[in-house]
Amino acid sequence: MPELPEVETVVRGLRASLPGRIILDVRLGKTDFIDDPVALAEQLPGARIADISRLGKFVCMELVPGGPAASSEARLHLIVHLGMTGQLTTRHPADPVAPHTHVFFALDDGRELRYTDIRRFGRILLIPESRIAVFRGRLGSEPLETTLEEFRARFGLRRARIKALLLDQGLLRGVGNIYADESLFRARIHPARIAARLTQTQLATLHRAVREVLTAAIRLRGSSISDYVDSDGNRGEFQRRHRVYRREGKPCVRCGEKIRRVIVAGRSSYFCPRCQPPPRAQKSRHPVKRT
DNA sequence: AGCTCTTCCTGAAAGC
DNA sequence: TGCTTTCAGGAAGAGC
Repeated sequence: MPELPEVETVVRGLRASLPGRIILDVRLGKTDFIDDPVALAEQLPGARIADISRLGKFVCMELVPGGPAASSEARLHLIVHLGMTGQLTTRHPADPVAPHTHVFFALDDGRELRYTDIRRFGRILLIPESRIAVFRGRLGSEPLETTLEEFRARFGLRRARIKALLLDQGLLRGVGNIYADESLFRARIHPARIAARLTQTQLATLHRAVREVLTAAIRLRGSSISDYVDSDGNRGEFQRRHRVYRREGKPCVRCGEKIRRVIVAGRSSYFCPRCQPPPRAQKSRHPVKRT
């Protein structure tokens, strides 16, 4: 599932060949995951792709409108979220079309940019320049650019479980279930720990672990569990380095204890019960009788 | 207010 | 063996 490292890999691939290209035509299949499919079909043909960047888990394509009256039009931002199973690939029109491919952008160099998404948990939005600041403002800080002080300020006072907070895109943008679990394992912090009860040292260790895990995953071009591929259709390699994610019952690489799975914040959470001790039982008005 | 749970979707895998 | 159920999960929205 595409999280920050996977989206970064896709963006790097697209950035290598798409800037400068002009979108000639848009063809749509199912559109229930597109905010305004009519706007896509009407406004994109003739537009030039100026730049491609990543914002958390979003792919952001900056477009300069073409066609009549283009000079007076402000830039557009084509925003793509890959959801669970989204794929953004460049192909040739003669290449076989993967099932569940719902968007085709014909380019002026004869290629096609295609969006494929089996479960359609992804999203596509077209945002005018005037509203892009509001969109960005809803997202938290970029994990690889967050200082320790900022990290402590965002997490240290919160009463929620640390796993839920790591997944909150309004706090930190780009971390999903895989990298939350892998980061918590490296920092030796149980996913159900209350953030405000972590020590300053634990917050510092977690801050470093998040950055190390994401950097290592980018280097290996992301994790391919089921559907993820980059813009050329190639799988990533980081799934081989997962130490806890989807390793329930297998031995911990550090201590040999069996990895366990619990649900935290509605998500499967994998951890080592010895390396990541659970939160202390809360003080209760009905204490358990000891024998 | 701030959190947790449910919902959307499809296909793979587990269960009976 | 073959059908049914469960599970995966990002993020919006409901509920507590």
